[in-house]
Amino acid sequence: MAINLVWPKRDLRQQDHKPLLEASKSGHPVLLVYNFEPMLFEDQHFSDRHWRFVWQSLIDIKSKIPQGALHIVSKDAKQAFNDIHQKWHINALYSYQEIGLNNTFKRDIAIQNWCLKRGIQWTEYPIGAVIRALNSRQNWDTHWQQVMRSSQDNLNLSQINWGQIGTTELSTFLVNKLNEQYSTFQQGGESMTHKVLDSFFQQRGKSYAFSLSSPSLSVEHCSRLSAYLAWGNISLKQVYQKLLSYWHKPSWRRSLVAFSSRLHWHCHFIQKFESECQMEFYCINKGYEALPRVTGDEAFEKLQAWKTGQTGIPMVDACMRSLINTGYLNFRMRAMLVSFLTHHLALDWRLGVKHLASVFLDFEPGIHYSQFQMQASVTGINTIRIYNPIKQGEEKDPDGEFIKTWLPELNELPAPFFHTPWEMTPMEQLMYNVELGSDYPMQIVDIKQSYKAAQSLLWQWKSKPQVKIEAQRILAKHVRPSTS
DNA sequence: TTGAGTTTCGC
DNA sequence: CGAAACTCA
Repeated sequence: MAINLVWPKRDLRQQDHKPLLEASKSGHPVLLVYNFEPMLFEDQHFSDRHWRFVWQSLIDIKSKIPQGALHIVSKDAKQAFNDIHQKWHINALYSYQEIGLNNTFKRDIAIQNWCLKRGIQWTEYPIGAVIRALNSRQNWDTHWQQVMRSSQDNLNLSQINWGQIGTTELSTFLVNKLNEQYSTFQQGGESMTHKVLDSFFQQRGKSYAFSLSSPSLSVEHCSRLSAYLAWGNISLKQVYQKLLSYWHKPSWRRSLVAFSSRLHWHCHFIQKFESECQMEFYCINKGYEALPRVTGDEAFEKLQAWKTGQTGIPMVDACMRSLINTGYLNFRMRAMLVSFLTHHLALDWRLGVKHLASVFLDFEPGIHYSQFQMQASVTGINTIRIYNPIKQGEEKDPDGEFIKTWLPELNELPAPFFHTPWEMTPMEQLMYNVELGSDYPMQIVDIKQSYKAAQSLLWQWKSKPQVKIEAQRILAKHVRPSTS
């Protein structure tokens, strides 16, 4: 008996799932197949933190469907499909259109050819409001509203005619080990997703607008849905419709409006990447390929300091170390980390882009590359934003609570030294028992100088003819014709 | 979603 | 006179 294969890629939820719904309609038994590789980058293994999150999602699904309805493979999809096809014969394949990196794109082309040769129909459904091969944003907003307000693909997992032939070997030992090692990370899976979602709209989100730019407040008062969205534990439509159901909650107005605009951005940036996927490798504005950058040993050393949270600028280091330890950082501080890398350290954005991708638990290719390039100011269409990490620290962490949480070596320092330890005299270093260069690094750049240098270079570069011509092209393709 | 400098507002 | 708004890079 031929089976219908549902290959959800990164979309692991149990509701509002078009491929599952359609696959279950035709009468053939349905088999859910999940393969791990490739997920991140070709030169980087699927990281443990992401693996753990996905694993938890799979356990969640597994508990809701019959034994053998989920088939987990660790080798590449084509080989896995070959095996399945030989054993059970695949009637049709159902997926979402993944907006992913070049490696998953190449994988999908191989799968497409594989299907063609065997006469297997592969249907891929759009994710959210993202449109494949889109060249203009005319009417895109209307489309977004239509998609987000349309009814959800509700399905009842227990009513599906499941094929019961798959193999899932869930190693409890490994799961426990991973849980232990990453206890500070968010838990994956659909049950967790809905707990997090409900707590946001019932309580945590009330001060969203006020808290979102603070590295400490955001941990609780931001939605924390990004990882669940990235790994498909929930669809954007589900989140948006939940938001609408709370829309008139008294005294939540500001926060709900702010949250709503961020949900719009989500698809917008993924759409940008879909329409311009070379962004993974090149500046969207080619005029910036020749931008002078620090290279060689100096670049390597500065990059290492940035990656490990050892730059000697407390706010930068605290953000990086917090991110490495929890997989999460609020949007504003992420922007500051990128700004520091590309503006203050004057390093090529490509040197840091994979590092953040692999530590963000919520890594979403389209958002990541669009945001990284925008913050690196290599688009030519956005205003140049050079963050001052000292100022950000003074504003967002006036008491040094966040800094001291992640940089315990600065615990004894009073204001203003936990923001600017390099200003301590040798005597002060002695009295506070913090020796710069051994207990905590000396700052690797002078923020005032690097700010000035970046400022003059970037504004000058932005006015170059080649940058301007490219900017026109980008605006025409990615921005709504009616505005700007 | 920037920062620094300048101007205007409002008490 | 300080805070908010505005402007330019």
